[in-house]
Amino acid sequence: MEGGEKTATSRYKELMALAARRSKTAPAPAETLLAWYDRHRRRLPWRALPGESADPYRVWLSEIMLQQTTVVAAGPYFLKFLQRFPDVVTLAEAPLDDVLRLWAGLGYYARARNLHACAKAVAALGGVFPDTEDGLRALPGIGPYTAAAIAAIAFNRPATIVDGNVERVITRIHAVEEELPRAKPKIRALADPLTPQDRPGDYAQAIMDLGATICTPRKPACALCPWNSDCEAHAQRIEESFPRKAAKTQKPQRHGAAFVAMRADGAILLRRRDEKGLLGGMTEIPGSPWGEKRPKADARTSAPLPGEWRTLPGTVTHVFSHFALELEVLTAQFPHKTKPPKDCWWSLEVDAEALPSVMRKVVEHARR
DNA sequence: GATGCGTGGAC
DNA sequence: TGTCCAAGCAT
Repeated sequence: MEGGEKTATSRYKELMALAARRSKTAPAPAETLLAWYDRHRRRLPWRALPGESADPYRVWLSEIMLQQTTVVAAGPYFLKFLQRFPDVVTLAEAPLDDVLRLWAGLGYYARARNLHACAKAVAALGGVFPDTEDGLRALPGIGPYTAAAIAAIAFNRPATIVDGNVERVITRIHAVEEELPRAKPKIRALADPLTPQDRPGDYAQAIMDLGATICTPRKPACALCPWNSDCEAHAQRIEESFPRKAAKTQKPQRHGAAFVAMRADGAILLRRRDEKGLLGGMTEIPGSPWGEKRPKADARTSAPLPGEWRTLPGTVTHVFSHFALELEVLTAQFPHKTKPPKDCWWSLEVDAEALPSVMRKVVEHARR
């Protein structure tokens, strides 16, 4: 049919024009980014050197630690874990408490519990990580992003990662007006076709490096960006306004009291928190429940031991992901023979315990 | 889809 | 000083 021929001809012309543009003026986007990556890639402890193959265990360990966490914060923890648990089977065979002690201070402690559960699952598979997104996705603590990252980086599979960096890069390039998280399907659709069949692992790391070092949340270095000529937000000089996000609501304030019981030999009374919820499975200084009002003068009725409790001047403040906390700190001295209450123990090496940051602040406050 | 879940650094 | 944020996941 005539109409069909016309359509085919115009399609052919479009394809030829596209090919001409690509070959004569601009390489495919992934090639441009990979060429930049080959010159500017970051050297990170968990990364293989150019030409070397990545160790799936190190890739997995680093990806879990890097969830919602900066490279600077995760770095020392990664090295500590690698030294103590050189492979996934060693990690699987360690007690959970050892893992939590080493993770203490890094935050989001469900990651540590899931890390241990995941290590056990992989150990049950012979110590070999699945090499597909679906296989990885089925493991504890591994979601869509992490599954794609491990598949791409450790196994060089053409999986498309979409993390905060990619969301920022993509929404800027296309000036995506839709707010997060509603924009996620659109971002995914825009990111998918960019993933190359050649060097997908390097491409995944390249686009994250681009987001982390060039396409930063504030003051992006657009002059140095390999994609600047394709970026709609840059063309309009409105880079920093992407990605669009709804304003955040204010964090509620909570209050409580913490009881630092000090034994004559310097030991401090500790207990273990419930496995679930905030700081799940971590160690804490015994305290009152946390509520909306300041503890009353008789807060000491909830002390773990009867004693001469005195309230210290000042308070400990700490900001969690979804509320702010102010703690009164009370201390009391106890004889060396004092027995710990149920579910508590005396500790002489507080530094080695699985104490989250907020509890380390409490100990520090009591010692001064 | 909205909510719960840490921490420390940058501005 | 307060705000935002940094390679998300589980429910």
